[in-house]
Amino acid sequence: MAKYSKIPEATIRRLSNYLKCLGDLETKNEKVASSALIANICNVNAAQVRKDFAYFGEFGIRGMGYNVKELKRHIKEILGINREWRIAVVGIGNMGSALLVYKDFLKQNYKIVAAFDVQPERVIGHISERVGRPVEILHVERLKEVVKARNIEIGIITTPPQEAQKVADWLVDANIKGILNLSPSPVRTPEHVKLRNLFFTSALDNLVYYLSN
Amino acid sequence: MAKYSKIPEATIRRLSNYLKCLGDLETKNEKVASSALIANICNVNAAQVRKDFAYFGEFGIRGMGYNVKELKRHIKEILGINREWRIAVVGIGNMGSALLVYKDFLKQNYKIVAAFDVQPERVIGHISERVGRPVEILHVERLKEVVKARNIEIGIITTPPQEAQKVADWLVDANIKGILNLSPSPVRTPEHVKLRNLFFTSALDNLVYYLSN
DNA sequence: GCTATTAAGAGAAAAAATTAACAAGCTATT
DNA sequence: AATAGCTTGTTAATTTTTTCTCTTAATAGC
Repeated sequence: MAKYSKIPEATIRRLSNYLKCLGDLETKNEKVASSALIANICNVNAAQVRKDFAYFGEFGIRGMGYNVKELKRHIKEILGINREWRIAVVGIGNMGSALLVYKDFLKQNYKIVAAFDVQPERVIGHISERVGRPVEILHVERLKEVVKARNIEIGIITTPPQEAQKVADWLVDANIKGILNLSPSPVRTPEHVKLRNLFFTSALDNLVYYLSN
Repeated sequence: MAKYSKIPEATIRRLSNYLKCLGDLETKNEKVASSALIANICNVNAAQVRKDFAYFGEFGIRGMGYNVKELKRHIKEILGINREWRIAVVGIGNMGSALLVYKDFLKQNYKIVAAFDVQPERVIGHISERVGRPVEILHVERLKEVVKARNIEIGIITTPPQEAQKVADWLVDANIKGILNLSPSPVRTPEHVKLRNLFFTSALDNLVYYLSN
């Protein structure tokens, strides 16, 4: 690992993608996969795949390929998702509710251990209607207290846009380590709190650009 | 525009981001913005901002900066969102419901004109409870017919993962032009149907990597 | 056990993207 | 009308990322 000083951001994005594809391969009971196969599934170059892995170690067997299960484990370790990450969701509208019952999180060791809203009582019927309430909805004024008590490291913002920055500030104040903002309004955090904004419209913008050009 | 033969994919991603930030500036009633200001807000280099725009034309005034409104218009035109894009959402669970009432789409000229589910009757109460039903939920067997009748160009998949590929195939069969897959399972489409997979866990994976390293 | 085949890993080369530097152009002021 | 002060657009330099080529290692068949 001392061999490489800096790992491309794009490599990290691809690792996450490889992981998903390997999950699919595992489902299909494939034991080994060559870089060429992975490349094909993920729409990248085979040399790219090998190089991406090479940043972190030697995970393959020459002449054979990569052991799917083992490679998954390695990637999870690289990404840091080989342990549980405790998450709070703030803003339990439709989007927040969707996350609370989102099974895929668990596969990746993400666990939603708290949910907040300005009107907890409003929410209850809404969620439980279809899936049962997976976690109690708390009033957002308890945010700081509960983040600490439950060792929460990541906050997901699913409020309306006009509340997003305020909630981000609260999360920062609660000593959260990272924030994923799913509201359509970009938020800012101080240097020490990692942030990802994920906008649906951006994904559509991108799609539409390539549809138009 | 003949000056540049190929535009970086990253530039397109950033354009979408600039657009969001410009929207914010507009809200704050800022009339002009320098590349340095935009760069600061979007966490990129000022030269990058200017270069990104330069691929497509000269939108600024030397000594002054960029007119916010005008620049927004230009970017929208570049991305192809200066006209209405008609969208179908397939799978009206929590996530699908969230999209149906997602106000931000309209700002970007995205209009959801159809919604499909395997059990339309199951859905009705679920959505209308909080926002009123914005669009009738149809049985998914009517997909092809309705996509054609309503001139739908984009499909968004919000089904459970095990249905995602099947729905993608249906959308392709219905002559859809582009697909945004929000289900956690990657899908594939033929060359001529543009595809974007958007995974929540990938955003978290990325966040967690930088939290861990 | 040897050989042919396959596929990873390493390093070099090529391509692409970002950043820096600067000339050109606009505005305001005197 | 000339000049000073900014900020863009552009070219050049640098850095980063991707791709190619070649070497090495493992496996399977004979």
